[in-house]
Amino acid sequence: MSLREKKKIETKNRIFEVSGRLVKEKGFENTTVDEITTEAGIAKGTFFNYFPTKEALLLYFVEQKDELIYNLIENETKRSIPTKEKIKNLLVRLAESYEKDKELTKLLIFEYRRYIGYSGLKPGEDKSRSHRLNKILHDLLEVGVEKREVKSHIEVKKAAEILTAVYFHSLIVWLKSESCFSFSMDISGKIDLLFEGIGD
Amino acid sequence: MSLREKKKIETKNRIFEVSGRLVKEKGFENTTVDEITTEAGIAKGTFFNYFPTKEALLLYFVEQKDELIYNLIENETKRSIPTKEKIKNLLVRLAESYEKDKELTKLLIFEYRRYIGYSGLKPGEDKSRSHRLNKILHDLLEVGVEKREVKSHIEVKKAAEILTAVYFHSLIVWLKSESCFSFSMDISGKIDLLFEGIGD
DNA sequence: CTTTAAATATGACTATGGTCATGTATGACT
DNA sequence: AGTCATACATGACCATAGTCATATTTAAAG
Repeated sequence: MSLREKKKIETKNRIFEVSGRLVKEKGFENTTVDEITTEAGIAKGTFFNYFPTKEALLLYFVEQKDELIYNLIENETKRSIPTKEKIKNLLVRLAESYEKDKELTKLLIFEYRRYIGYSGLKPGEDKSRSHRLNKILHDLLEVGVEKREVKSHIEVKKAAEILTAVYFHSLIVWLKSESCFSFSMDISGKIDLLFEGIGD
Repeated sequence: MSLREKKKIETKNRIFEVSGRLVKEKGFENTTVDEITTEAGIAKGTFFNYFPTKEALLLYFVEQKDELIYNLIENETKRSIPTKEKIKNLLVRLAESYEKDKELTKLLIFEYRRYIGYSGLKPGEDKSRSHRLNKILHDLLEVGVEKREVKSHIEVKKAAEILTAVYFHSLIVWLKSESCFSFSMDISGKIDLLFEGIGD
C-alpha cells in the first residue's frame, strides 16, 4: 500500500473517530464541520474530499452499524425452523439490537431519514435500509410458500413489503414514544397478527 | 376585524401564494427565503414572523392539503358497509387523491418527512400525519370488532398501527418507484392480504 | 536527483437560513 | 387630537454548509 493510500485511510478514520466522539457528546446538528476538521487537524475543504456532505458522514455511521447487525443476524435465517419463527426471530433480533441504545438509534435513524428522504430520490437505485430488509424477508417468504407454511396464492412481494412496513413503522413509533414499552415484544405480537390475519 | 388583523392575514396569504408559485416552478430547496420575501414585497425578517422556519412553510402546505383530503373522505367512513370495505375505501380514496399529482405529492411528503423526522421529536405531542390516519383506523377497527367483522381477540391498537404502517410505507415505495404502478390498486391488494393473513 | 503530472490539501469565499436590536404603524385611552 | 404601550416590520448581521482556484505532496519517469 502506497503512502498516499495509507494517509487517505488514516485521514478518513480520523474524521470518523473525531466526529463520532463529537456527535455523541453534542448531537449531530450541534457539531459543525469546522469543529470536526479543527479537531482532526485538517482543513475544512479536506472533509468534503472524503464526504460529499455533512450528512453523508451520518450515512456512513448508519451503514457501519447496519453491517454489524445484519452480519450477526444472517445466521439466524439459515436454521431450519418454521418460516414464521424465522421471520419473527430475525425481526426480534433486529429490534433487540436497537433496544440496546435507544438514544443512539434515535439519532441515527432520524437523521438518516432526513437525509435519505431527500437525496435518496435522485438515483434510480434505492440503497435504503428498508430495501435490504425487504429482500431478506422476500426470500424467506418464498421459501415459506414452497414449504406450504405461507399461503401459496399470496403475492410474496406484497407480503414482504407489509412486513417491512410494519417493522420500520413500529421502530419509528417506538423511538418517538416516551413510554419505554418493548419494541421487540411489540413487533413479535404484530407478526402473529400478520400471519393470522385481521378479519374474522 | 381590525386593520392589523387584516394586514396580517393578507401578508400571510401573500407569502403563501408567492412561495407556492415559486416552489412549483423551481422546487423547495431551490427557492430561497430572499426570493420569496422580495417577490412578496416584504423584508426578510417579516417572513420569520409568520413562519418560524422555512420548512414550517411546507408544513403549512401539507396541512392545508391534508385538511382538504380528509374532509372529502370523512363521509366515506359513515356509510354502513362492512368494516373491511370501509377501510379499503378510505385508503383507496386517499391513494387516489395522491395519485392525481404524483410529483407534488413527492415534493410535499419527502420534505415533510425531512422536517417532522427532526423537530417532531421534541414535543411530547406527535401531530404527524400518520397519527391522524391511525386514529381513524383505530376507531373503524373497534366498530369492526363489535360487529364481529374483525377478530375479537386481536389488539386493535396493533392492527391499526399495522394498517397505518402499510399505508405510509406503500406510499413511499410508490413515490420512489419510477414505474407507474397504481398505488390505489397496490394498497387495495394489501388490505385483502392483511385481513386474510399471511400464514397458511 | 530532477522533472513532471496527477492526486490531494487548503482556506478564503459564497450562499442562505435564521436572529435581533431598532424603527414604525396601530389602536386604546384620555 | 394627542399620548403611549404594544404588535409588527425591517435589514444589517451571524453561523455554517459547501465550493473552488491555488498550493502542496506524492509517485513515477527520465
